[in-house]
Amino acid sequence: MNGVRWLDEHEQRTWRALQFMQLRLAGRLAADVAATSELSYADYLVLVALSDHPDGRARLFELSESLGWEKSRLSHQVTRMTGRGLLRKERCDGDRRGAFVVATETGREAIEEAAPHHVAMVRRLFIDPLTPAELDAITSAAEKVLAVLDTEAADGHHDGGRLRKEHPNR
Amino acid sequence: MNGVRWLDEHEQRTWRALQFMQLRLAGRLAADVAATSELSYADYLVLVALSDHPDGRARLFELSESLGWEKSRLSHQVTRMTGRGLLRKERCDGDRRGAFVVATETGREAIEEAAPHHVAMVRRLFIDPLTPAELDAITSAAEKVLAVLDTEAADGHHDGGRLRKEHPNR
DNA sequence: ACAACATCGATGACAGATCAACTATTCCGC
DNA sequence: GCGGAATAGTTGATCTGTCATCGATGTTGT
Repeated sequence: MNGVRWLDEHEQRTWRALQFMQLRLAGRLAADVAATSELSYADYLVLVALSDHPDGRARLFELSESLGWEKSRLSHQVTRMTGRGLLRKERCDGDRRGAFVVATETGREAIEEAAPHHVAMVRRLFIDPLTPAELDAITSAAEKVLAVLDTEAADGHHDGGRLRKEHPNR
Repeated sequence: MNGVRWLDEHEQRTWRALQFMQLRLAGRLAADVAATSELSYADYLVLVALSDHPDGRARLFELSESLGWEKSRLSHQVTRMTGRGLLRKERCDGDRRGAFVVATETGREAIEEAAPHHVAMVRRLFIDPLTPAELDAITSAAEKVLAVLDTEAADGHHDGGRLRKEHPNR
């Protein structure tokens, strides 16, 4: 037997449409944030994640979880944003390894200025064109996929016992 | 009036779940391709796009369209891949500006080795966990969003006549 | 035929992301 | 409490993506 179940045309169409939507939508939103504020999209996301936290303070590792970013990426990003006066680090009593991140006044102003336009954009490009049923389907689908990814991570991902290269492909 | 229609909880959940799914799914697939082949995910995508073309040859601008990448990105990527022996450029009679890209034997072997595993992964993480209704909803939703993005691009994007900064935020 | 303009692709400079250490601290078992 | 493991965060090297620009060719209008 061949063993590979390729995607049929219908499945391909779904997969590709999703990939393309994501690519173009993120690109558009990023360009838009950059064009209408002094923030990059990454800056924007960090500030939003921060403002979701009560007190507007958060540990770096918390942010990295809520953003889904690697700690190193976040660390570099925060360093840059601190340099540009958008964020401030505060030392963390009770865990001397750690640090809190807080938005500066400048940072808060920037996010408050950028957010309305961005939200309007998300609405116009994503929420409004879709039916409630489509939105619900997306929610449940996305949550299912995330659940699969999580259980895999827990198990230690069995890839079916297939080839495993340690290959440093650089 | 305030004028900003923020996302309600339900809408936020949808939007965030989608963003997170995309982030984690792409991350997982990329890591997987890198781990089981000598290809990066970008390499993989280029080779797939190429093999979708009859003859396995394509102009750079065609590839850049089917991938949704900027021409510059593709150019750099192709240069790197050429350097690693995965691709070859062929000169283009009939338009002396242009060039064709072809996969080398090495490139073809790499993609043929990587594809089955990748497809299995897409199935396991995305297609299989979802119901046909969910998949259909995603297809139609994605295509609607893409349609909006396209008509906007055609019109010249009216952002509602809002502030427009030329701000080079670097 | 020719000027004006558009398209193809490459390039170099730079911003951002990833990866692999590394330091400092905390947690845990005994 | 002590030693080893885990966790928080940083850092520097390297790779990738983006932006502006350029040279070369093609296309169009007159």
